[in-house]
Amino acid sequence: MPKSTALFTEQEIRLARYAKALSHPARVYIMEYLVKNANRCFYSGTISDELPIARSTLSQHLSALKDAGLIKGEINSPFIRYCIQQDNWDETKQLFTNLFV
Amino acid sequence: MPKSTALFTEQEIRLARYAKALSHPARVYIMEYLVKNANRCFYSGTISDELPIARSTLSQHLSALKDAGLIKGEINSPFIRYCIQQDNWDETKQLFTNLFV
DNA sequence: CCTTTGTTTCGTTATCTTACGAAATACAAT
DNA sequence: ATTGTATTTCGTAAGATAACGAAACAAAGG
Repeated sequence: MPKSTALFTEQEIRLARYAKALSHPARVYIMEYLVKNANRCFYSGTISDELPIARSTLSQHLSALKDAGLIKGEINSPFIRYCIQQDNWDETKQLFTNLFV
Repeated sequence: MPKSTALFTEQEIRLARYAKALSHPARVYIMEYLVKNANRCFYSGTISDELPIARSTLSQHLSALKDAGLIKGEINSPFIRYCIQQDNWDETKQLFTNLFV
């Protein structure tokens, strides 16, 4: 009985990628923070003071969100201003909304 | 400069857990399948034939969804009938909806 | 009781994740 | 030129994840 070689759809892959980006409380916290604040941007240090993790660990989580495309970082040395990546965030909402029917 | 020892909220932790459960295309596929089919139940073999992964790997993914509380399995030997766990699925929707504002 | 069937568990391997402190970077101000 | 500040990258370690095939299991049917 041959098993289907069909791969997953692009949408399933993208949804899984966004879900993975949100699969740690710190990253959920960050996206919450961005959504709640009208400007939808923040500096790493601002959030670091509120989280029970090392700064280097926070940096890793920021990279994960950036790699997934949910945020982008604009250098404004010595600060880095992180902002929501609205197009991908909108896509995330859309993909989840579709899943939820 | 003392760092806050505040932990994450229960909601952040729960949302992250549900997101993690959805962080693989196969698991997204399974939940899609459940949502699309009115009865919201299925047998492991049905879905196995459509996925490009080994049965044992599918079993692992089913365990992950079960551990996260998104599905439950009712033994109906030699079949196992997997069904959506509606209360937790509703909570998942609610938590994501809150995040999306 | 033996076999078949659908499914899980086991054993294994490779890779990814999370975490931390230390060191590096990059600019501003002294 | 040196110092200070904000942040990242590096190095490392522990643990989780995803994948497979082989073996185990549990009930039904012969």
